[in-house]
Amino acid sequence: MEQNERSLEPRTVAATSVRQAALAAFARDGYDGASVRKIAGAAGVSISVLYHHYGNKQDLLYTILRDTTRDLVHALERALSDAEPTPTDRFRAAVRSFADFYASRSLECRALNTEMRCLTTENFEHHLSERRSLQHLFDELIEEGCRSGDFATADPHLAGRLIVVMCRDIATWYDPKKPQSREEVTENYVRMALRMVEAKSPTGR
Amino acid sequence: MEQNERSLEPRTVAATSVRQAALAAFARDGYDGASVRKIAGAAGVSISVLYHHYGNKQDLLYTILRDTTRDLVHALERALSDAEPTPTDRFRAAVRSFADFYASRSLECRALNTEMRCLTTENFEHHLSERRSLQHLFDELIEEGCRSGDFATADPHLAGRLIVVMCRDIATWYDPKKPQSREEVTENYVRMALRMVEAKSPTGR
DNA sequence: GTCTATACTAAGATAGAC
DNA sequence: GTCTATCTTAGTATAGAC
Repeated sequence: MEQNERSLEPRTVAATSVRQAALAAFARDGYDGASVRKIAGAAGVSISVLYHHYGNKQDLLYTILRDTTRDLVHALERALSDAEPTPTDRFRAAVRSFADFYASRSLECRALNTEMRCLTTENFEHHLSERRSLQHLFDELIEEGCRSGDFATADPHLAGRLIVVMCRDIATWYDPKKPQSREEVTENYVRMALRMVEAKSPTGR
Repeated sequence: MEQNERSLEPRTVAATSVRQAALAAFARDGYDGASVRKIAGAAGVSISVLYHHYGNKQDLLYTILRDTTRDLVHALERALSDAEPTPTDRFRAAVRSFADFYASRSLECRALNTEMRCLTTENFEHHLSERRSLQHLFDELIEEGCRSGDFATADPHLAGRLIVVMCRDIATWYDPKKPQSREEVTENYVRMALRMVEAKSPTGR
């Protein structure tokens, strides 16, 4: 928790493999269902090595979820700053980036979706506020479109919530190994999102 | 597993309070995060009493999820058989019933959403097939509407999946104690679902 | 059908040598 | 920085008396 920014990435191969093994275990068995012993075993290191790199099991979860959230926010910010400044384009860029993140990093996002509640109170609150500001961002984008007349939905808040929810769901089923391309998936989601806000000219002007 | 139909409902007050306490614990802490000790404590009975009524912890989860799924399916069947036989009416009735179930029994549905994976292989497979047939039912209703020309969506399968996903999500936030009425929530979801399948005359023919 | 007591296992975490 | 050995707690589940 007192780590500086530079220490966000694991620096040794042992730390990296522990982290990957923990992620796989959390995503598959859940935080409480995964054991430190098995994580160490899967990573090919002893329990001592695990505890050398991460203070405890909770640290491992916290680190993974924190970095995932950070990357998600960064991806969204980048997408928005690259987008044309019209409401429709900004909205489309946000949904595309959001959906793509849940597909491209489905394992981490699956953990994010389901294991957030296993964070200690303080870590949990922090994550909840990140989540709320992400939701708020989508709500704002939609309201912006409603004000400008590009969107016509009568319930921007519901649309915002449901768009976030449906993107999160991608992590539960998307398998990078399967044929369906990420671009195809995300474009379908963008189309559906535009429909949900009742965009006037879905093709974008 | 060999219980007959009549034994689906717990018959003693002890069994009932154990079941309620287990449900609350599973929904709050997850299956692996909840302990038999605490469940028994919350139910106000000893561990022995718990084990007298339920063979083990897994039984408790299985029973809760099985009964919830059974009720969900029954509610849906009833809604469909009561609906006018037009595609739009049938679809609307299904979404309304589905959404309403996730709101009215949010605690059980929360457990259903997140703790399914903690079922043993056999129980899990059974639940998965129930889930798939529910999904299939929605897909069918949408395709029916597309064939009749009532719906215009180009991707019925995506719409079906997302409608199911968004209804499931209700269980994660709906609080029966809060002011927003269930009818209001479900009607909003029905409206959104009609938009997602691109229903021609959302007001119903 | 409920109690007390306890068996047994696995969990998270640490100590201290090298 | 890694190892072996171990501490401590908590978990699920059972035995056997009443």
